[in-house]
Amino acid sequence: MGRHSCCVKQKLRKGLWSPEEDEKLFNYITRYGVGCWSSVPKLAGLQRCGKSCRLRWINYLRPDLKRGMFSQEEEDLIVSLHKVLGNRWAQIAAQLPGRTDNEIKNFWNSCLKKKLMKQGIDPATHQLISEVQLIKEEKCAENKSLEVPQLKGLIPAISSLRAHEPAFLMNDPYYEGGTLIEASRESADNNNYMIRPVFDSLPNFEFQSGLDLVSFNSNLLSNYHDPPRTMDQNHLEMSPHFEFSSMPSLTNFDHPGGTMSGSEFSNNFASRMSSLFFHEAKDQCSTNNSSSVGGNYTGFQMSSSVENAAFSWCSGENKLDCLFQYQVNGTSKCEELKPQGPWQEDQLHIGPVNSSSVDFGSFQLTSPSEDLTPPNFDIFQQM
DNA sequence: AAGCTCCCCAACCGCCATGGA
DNA sequence: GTCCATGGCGGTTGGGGAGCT
Repeated sequence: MGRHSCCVKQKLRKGLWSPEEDEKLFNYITRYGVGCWSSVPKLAGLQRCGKSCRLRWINYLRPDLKRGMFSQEEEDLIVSLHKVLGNRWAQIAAQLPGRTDNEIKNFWNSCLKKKLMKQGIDPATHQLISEVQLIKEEKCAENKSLEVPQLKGLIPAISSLRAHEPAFLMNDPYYEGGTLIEASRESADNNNYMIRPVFDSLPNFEFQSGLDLVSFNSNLLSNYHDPPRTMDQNHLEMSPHFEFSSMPSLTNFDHPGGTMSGSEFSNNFASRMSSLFFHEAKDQCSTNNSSSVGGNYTGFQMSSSVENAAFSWCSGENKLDCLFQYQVNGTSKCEELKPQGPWQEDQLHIGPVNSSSVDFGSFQLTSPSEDLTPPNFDIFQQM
């Protein structure tokens, strides 16, 4: 028992964070970026342990946090993910951009659990409580008869529980091995539930046309709603605009306690970008499944010297492609955007944010045209 | 108004994994 | 291989606001 080793050495503050502390931490991270958390309190002038600073940043100060109530889609997604992942909040949170594991955990414990209970669903097993009761009684009877405990009664229940397991979970080592897992894999395949995460898979994100997590989820969840709800793919409560707070983005990689690695930053960047793509992609998918380039302009402009430049995406062949359209000397051109191998610090930077744009970073073209020296294009969303 | 209870949620705690010395 | 620092995660706690008596 006791405080963390990082807290033992010094008399450190605990409890709620004051606005002054928040300001100090925010200013520090904004200026120097996320590096070595253990050195942050000292360098930021805080009487807190590094862990506490990290938590405060992740759960509260981070600029890309979504605030406010959970939407119905988010709620449904949490329930469906919990069904297959259990209390693995971090993994659930990874599928909900802008939400933290802590937030989801609290939401689950305070609201969703009760909601499910009201509907007669056991929140632990996601089965009807009467069925759970039955299984318990079955177990009791087996124990009473002093036989070696059998799981026969449980296996069909668990199999049905996992029948709708999203395919992307198949890559999870947690799900490897065992006949039960294989059964669920087959079941998932047979039910055409193949889907891949599109949230954090940039730059190699892929998805199956016509399917998204929300619509998939609505199928999965139909048994939770009485009467069963229908989900119209064209009706999405999630905002198509990826929102940031007014807080500035990180601008500097120089860090007194160490520098931020490209991968650290690109992870964050990828999450933000792919989240943006996802929301835009859903809208595009619902109206246009063609793979043509022309009609898929999303409204993202490129700040560069190139004329009439536009950043767009198109779907086709189970892939989501990032395209950069521009004009040089009056001739329209189109390039596929890809990072050149792993993100490098000199490839990726977050630029200053002004009142009219949110900056998402920069790309380089992989196959530059002969008549165009590829600049570093800054991508931003018009506000 | 005061006291009490409930419960939400921010923050803490302990454990574990990982990487470097 | 061992030790240590650090980060990440899930479970838990308790401060404080809301609602009730």
